[in-house]
Amino acid sequence: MKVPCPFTGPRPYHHGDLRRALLDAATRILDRDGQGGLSLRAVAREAGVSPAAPYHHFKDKSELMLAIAEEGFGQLSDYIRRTADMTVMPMERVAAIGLAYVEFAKAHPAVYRVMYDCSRDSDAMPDKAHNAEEGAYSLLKRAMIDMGVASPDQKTDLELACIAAWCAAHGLAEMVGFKQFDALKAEMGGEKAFLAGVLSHLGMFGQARPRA
Amino acid sequence: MKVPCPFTGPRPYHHGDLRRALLDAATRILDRDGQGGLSLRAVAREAGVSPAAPYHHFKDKSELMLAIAEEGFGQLSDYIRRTADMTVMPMERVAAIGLAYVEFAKAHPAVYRVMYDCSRDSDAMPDKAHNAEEGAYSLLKRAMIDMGVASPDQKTDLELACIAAWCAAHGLAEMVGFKQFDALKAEMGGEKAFLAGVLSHLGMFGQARPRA
DNA sequence: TCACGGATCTGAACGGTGTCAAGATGGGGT
DNA sequence: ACCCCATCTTGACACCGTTCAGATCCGTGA
Repeated sequence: MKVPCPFTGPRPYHHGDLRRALLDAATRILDRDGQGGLSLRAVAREAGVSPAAPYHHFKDKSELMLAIAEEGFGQLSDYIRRTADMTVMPMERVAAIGLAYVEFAKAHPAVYRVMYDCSRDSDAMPDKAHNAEEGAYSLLKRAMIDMGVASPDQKTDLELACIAAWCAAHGLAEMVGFKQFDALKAEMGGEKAFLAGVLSHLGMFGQARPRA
Repeated sequence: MKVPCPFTGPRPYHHGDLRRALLDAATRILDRDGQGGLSLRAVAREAGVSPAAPYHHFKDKSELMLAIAEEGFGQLSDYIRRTADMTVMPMERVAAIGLAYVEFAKAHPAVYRVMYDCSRDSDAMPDKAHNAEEGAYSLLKRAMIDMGVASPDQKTDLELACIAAWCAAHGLAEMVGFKQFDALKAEMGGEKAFLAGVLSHLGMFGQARPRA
């Protein structure tokens, strides 16, 4: 399969890696126009291809979204892993993981929305995405154990604590962009301070401090 | 305007109170088919009226959804108010408010989703819905003050604590239905215990106890 | 080297959706 | 009694997801 050259006139009949191009186009559209602008036809248009072309790479529109979610969970997981690796103290590590989660959602709100929609009916989630999600979750769990929220042999309570952290992070991730908070953010001198302040009231995230 | 009688043959040309009927039809569809089934045409169909009829009562589809959100915030606000009135102890009251919030979202997930979508770009939110939202929020704030999380003169910190509670409740409300948690719920002997357990890890909701 | 099979892409079509303009209908104020 | 205008219908347009028959081209085997 030859690599298509953008200089030799029009795009060749066979694209080369349309699946990749479609995913890129989709995330571009999500970041630019939000979830409302994401239509299969728009993705095809953005990739410069006919409306039916995506069906040779994705069974459905929902399968495209699943693939987007998969990539999103991968990136989120990587970001959380890098963040966790950089932070030694357990308390700060939990807080840093929470902050990283929120930062990702703030940077790509529409992609995060797609990810959430997909993980809601987890039956359809592809294994790779599910594994990425699990990977991030296990990082959180490890940090929580190190922090001493619950001992590993109190399995139920530990699980509850992690779920609580996950829910709180999700809620904050979805609401951090609310315009209702703009005044308070300004008064506090920036979103970082605002985030740290909110997290400081959320149990396990108590050690959150704004970064330099 | 005569009250239409369902026995005198077909529906009269003029409906009587189509706006009301459309809102009822919409919430019925949301509870039955979820957010994906909510189309203007489906709402009109459910109300037994032509596809263009709704445009005489709502400028847009988005305005229909705003009206649904308005009603939803009203109901949620009422429910929280009744719950708060029934609970005297400040700590239990905060926990009860959180539980009520989550219960509402669990009972009408699709409606809650529409409410959230609307309050995200708050510019478009009609005053009535905004007031209902503010009403519920002020009940929370009052309970938090009574609880002693922050004194009323530390305005910023109080606000942060309330926002933290709101975010946590929102996150839990959206995730409580996740299938990923089914095993843990079963192990704990029901969703109530699960909810109480999660809330007990969330700072200000620490006093949450399952109800009788 | 060359023909062929199968993967990939196109074009046209179907039903569904939001939205609008023009016309039909009938209740309430003059 | 009449007419006005809010209400509802019909029909149309563009866009959407999806399917299918046909065009195109790549790798493979003879």
